[in-house]
Amino acid sequence: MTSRTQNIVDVEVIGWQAQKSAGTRNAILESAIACIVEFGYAGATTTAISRKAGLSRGAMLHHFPSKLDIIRGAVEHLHNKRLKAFRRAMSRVAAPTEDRVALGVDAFFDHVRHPMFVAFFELSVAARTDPELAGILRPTQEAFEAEWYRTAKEVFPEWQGRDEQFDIALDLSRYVMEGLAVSSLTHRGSESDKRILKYLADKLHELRDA
Amino acid sequence: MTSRTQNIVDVEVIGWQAQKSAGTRNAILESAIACIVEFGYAGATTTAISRKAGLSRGAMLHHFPSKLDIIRGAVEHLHNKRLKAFRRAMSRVAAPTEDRVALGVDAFFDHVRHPMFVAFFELSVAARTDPELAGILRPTQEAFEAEWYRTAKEVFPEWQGRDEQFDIALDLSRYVMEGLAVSSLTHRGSESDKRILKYLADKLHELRDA
DNA sequence: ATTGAAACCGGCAGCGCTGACTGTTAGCGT
DNA sequence: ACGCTAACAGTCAGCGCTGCCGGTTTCAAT
Repeated sequence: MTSRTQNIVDVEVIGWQAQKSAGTRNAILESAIACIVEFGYAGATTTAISRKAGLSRGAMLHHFPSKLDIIRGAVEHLHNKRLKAFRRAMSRVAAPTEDRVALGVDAFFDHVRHPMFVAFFELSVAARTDPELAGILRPTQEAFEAEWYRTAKEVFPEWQGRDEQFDIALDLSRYVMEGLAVSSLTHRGSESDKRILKYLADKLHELRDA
Repeated sequence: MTSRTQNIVDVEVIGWQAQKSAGTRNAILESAIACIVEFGYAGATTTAISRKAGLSRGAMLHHFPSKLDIIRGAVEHLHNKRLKAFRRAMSRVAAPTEDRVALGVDAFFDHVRHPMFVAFFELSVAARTDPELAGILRPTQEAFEAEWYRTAKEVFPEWQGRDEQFDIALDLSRYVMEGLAVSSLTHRGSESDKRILKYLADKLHELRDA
C-alpha cells in the first residue's frame, strides 16, 4: 500500500496531471500498431488510427504533427516492447533446464508469431520502396539484431569456441522460423509446422554436440 | 524464309493486324509487374503503370477497364512466366548429373531471388489485408505450390518410399530459402548466404541417404 | 478569480488516384 | 469508296487522405 501511494505521488510529482495524457500518446501509438497489423501499412491512415484510438484527428495531430511522426513513435514503441518481450523470454531460456535448445526454439517461434512481428514485417516490406520509412526502421532493426546475437551467445555459453557452428545455428533458426512465420502470414497457416520445428531442434542439437 | 512467311501469314490469319495490340496488353502487364517491384503494391498506381508502359491512362483503361482487371491479368501473366521458368530450371536439374540436390538448391535459390518472386511477395503481403486481392491470388499460389511438389517428386525419384524425409526436405528447403530471400529483401543482403545454403545442401543429402 | 497553456474538436484546402466520359486516328470488311 | 470497329489521347468529377487553422474546454499556477 505504501509503495502504491508512493508511486502515485511520484507520478504526480514528475508529471503533472495533464501529463497523464501521455496515456493518450500511448493509445495513439498502440492504435497505430494495431492498424498496421489489421489494415497493412498502406491502410493505416491517420483517420483509421485516430478513430481506433478514440479521439479526433485534430487532437491526434496535436500530439504528433505529421503521420511520419506517428510512425516514428510507433517504431520506437514497438522496439521497446519487442526488446522487453524478447529479454523476458530469454531469461526463461537461460534458466538451467534439461533442453534449453528446445526452449529457445519455442521462445523464438512465439516471438515470430506475435502481432508485433507482423507489424515489423509490414513496416519492413513498406520500407523496401519507401526510403524515408527505411531510414526510420534501419537503426531499430540493426539494434534488435545485434541484441539478438549478443543475447544468444550469452544464453548458450556451451557453444563457446565453436563460432562457426553457432553462427550456422543462428542463421538456420532465423531463416527457418522467419520463413515459417511469413508463410503462415501470406499463405494460410500450415499444418506441418511441428514437424519442421522438431527437425530444426534436432539439427541444432547436432550443431551443438558436433 | 518460307517458314517465316508462313508464320506471318499465320499471324495475319489467326489474329488480324490490329490484334498486334496484344503486344500492348503484354506491355501493360509487364509494366504493372515492374511497378509492383519498383514501387510496391500500394505505389503501383494506374498512372505509374500506364506511364511506364508508354501509353495514356485512357488507352490503358480501354484494354483493362479497372485496376483490378490489370492486377488480375498481371497475376496470371506472372504465374505463366514463373511456371515456365520453373520448369526450364527443373529440366536442367532432371538431367543425370553427379549432384542434382545441389543443382536443385541453386535453381530454387535463383527462383527466389528473381524479380518475379519479389512481385509475388508484394502481392502476397498486400493480399493479407485485401480480401479481393487474396481471392485473385489464392488459386494461383496453390496451383504453383502443387506443381512444385509434383515436379520435385518427379525430378527426385530416388526419394521414392521415404515420403517423410522427402516432405521434410521440401519444407526445409522452402522455409530456409524463402526466409533467406525475404531477409535479403527487407533487411540488406547478407554475406553468409553461401554458408547456410551449403549447410542446407548437406542436410538434404543426409535426408536422401538416411 | 484570472490568466495562460495544453488537450481536444470540427472544418477546410490541396493533392493524388480512380473511373467514366468525349474526341481522334487507323485499319478491316463489304 | 464507304462505314464500322477498335486502339488511343485527353479531360472531368468524385473520393479519400493529409496537413493546417480557428474554436472550445480543462487544468494548473499566481
